[in-house]
Amino acid sequence: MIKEAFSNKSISQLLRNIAAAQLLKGHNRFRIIAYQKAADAIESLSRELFDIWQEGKIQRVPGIGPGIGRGLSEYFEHGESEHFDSITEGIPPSVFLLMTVPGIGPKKAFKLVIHFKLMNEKTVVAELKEIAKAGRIAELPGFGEKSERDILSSLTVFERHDRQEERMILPSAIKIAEDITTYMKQHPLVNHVDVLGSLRRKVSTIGDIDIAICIEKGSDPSERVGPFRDIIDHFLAYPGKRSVEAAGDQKASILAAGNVRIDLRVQPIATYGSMLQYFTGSKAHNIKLREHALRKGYSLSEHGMKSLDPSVSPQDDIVKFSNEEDLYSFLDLQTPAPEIREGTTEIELAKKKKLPSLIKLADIRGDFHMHSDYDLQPSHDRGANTYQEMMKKGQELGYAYIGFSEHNPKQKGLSNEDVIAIMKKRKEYIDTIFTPIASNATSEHLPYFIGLEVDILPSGDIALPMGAIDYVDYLIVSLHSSFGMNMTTMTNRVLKALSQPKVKIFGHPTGRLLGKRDGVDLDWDKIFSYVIEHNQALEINAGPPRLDLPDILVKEGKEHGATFIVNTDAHAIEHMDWMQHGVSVARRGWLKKKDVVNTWSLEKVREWMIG
DNA sequence: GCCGTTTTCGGCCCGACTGTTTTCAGTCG
Repeated sequence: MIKEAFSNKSISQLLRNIAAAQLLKGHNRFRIIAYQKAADAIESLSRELFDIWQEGKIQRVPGIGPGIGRGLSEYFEHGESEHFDSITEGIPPSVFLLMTVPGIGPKKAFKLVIHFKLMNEKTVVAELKEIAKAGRIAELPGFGEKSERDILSSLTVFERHDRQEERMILPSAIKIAEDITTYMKQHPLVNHVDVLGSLRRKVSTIGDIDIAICIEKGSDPSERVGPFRDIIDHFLAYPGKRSVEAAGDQKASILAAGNVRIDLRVQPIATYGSMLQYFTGSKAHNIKLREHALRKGYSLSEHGMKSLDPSVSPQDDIVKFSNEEDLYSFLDLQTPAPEIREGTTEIELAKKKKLPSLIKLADIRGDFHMHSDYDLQPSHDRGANTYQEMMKKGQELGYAYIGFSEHNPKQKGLSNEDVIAIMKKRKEYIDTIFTPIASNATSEHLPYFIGLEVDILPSGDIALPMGAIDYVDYLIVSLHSSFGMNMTTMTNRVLKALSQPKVKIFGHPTGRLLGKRDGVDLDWDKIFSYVIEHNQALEINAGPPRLDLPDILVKEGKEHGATFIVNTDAHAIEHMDWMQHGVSVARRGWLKKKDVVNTWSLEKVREWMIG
């Protein structure tokens, strides 16, 4: 595990601080932007910058050139950089802390810190609160009473949250978005409502919710104000609203329960394609797209495209797009799926018309990680439904096959012989209620596989006696305990488990629980190489609290050539509907149908399982 | 300080909202 100060998050924060320092010192504006861009790039890297630096490839990261590259090398080598330090020299650290409070940027932070002599970063927030309460901020030039109140409330929220980024898991965000969507549709002027931003890109955790409203009227700017204002007012009257953050004629933001920020924008039909594109983001994607447009001689905004050549069209004449495809094709680009609009290489590939055709939910033909209520004295929680109920649900989902995988029998109180007997009995039971796959393809149930999810013990052994594997077709091995090991030990532990016979799937590989527990430290290069060599699959666990592997590691694994399997880890038949979330992760990892085992034909899956 | 489908020099994404201002700077997404 690399030092915290060298993590991508810390490095990008360092570069942002340097950018702010330059802003305060009046340096060249584009040099400032360069540092911010480098920070953005590092934040969205799929690997640790430190590792990339160790390989001597730091300047291959887009946004990092000779200057910043040299500073970072110095920093990684010595723990500090004279060059960086000389830029931030004279700026109290409390400025950088205060900047992270919403509504306070570098300039306001600097003014406040200098004027009130708030040099201690540990006490700056508390001290400034007292100053605001005493009414002294309003006396500063450039600040007024309203700013003072806003700063006080921002500081209060900031203190409470203790700088913790509050992000929701996908289904919570979907629920909130559905409520507000239903509400907005009640307004007669609303043509349709779209949920955009990170929700549309299917990011695993969601910060805020972005809603776009399309209305029939308003194509002519003169008829805009009335209807737009009506929609905004309707939005501001949303019953779930806690407070209004901002409200103008075209956009507004509110905070709903749990301090969830909801941003809304309104556009007429004629320019709605631009709106969809812009508001879907990501920010990095939009910047790259606009740079591409500039090179083609157009300035792109959420309202349309302006030619930069005055002879081509009059100044205010903009090309409008009612849908996204027209917009991208106007720029001679393929339309990238929202899930991959992260500003990595998608625009480059869209230019060459070489975007991959991503896996779809409809490609999925089975689920190999499901827990029934069958009592094999399991080590963890049993499921809620019978094998028959799960089979029926699989049929309803249109699957071609299915795999059962309860947790292994508990270790305490059972001898190896007991466990083997339990496993034998389970197989006989399943084979009694269903006809074995080999004998009858036209029976009323799906072909099935008998699997088991087995704990990886701290030693790397698996929690199943060898004699028991005669009664399964495949094993999923998963980490359920001792998450705190160092990378080397943990990697060896996992590799040892993967080397056991019949192990085909590495279940929820990082063990993360979104917002609750970070994933384990593994040497992913080694894991990827191992599973590729041994014809095993990395699970993309579609359970919303997990979504594990994370999309970034899926993409990295795919680049290595790994194979994946998307499973729901259902503990009840309703959970089998989670598959869509796993497919979203797969798409964000740029997977095609062929990369995912449970899109394959029954024959191919069978071959994979035996081979 | 970075970067290249016209460029190794001369550009750099774009607009909305807010508060404190008499025309704009700061902040945000």
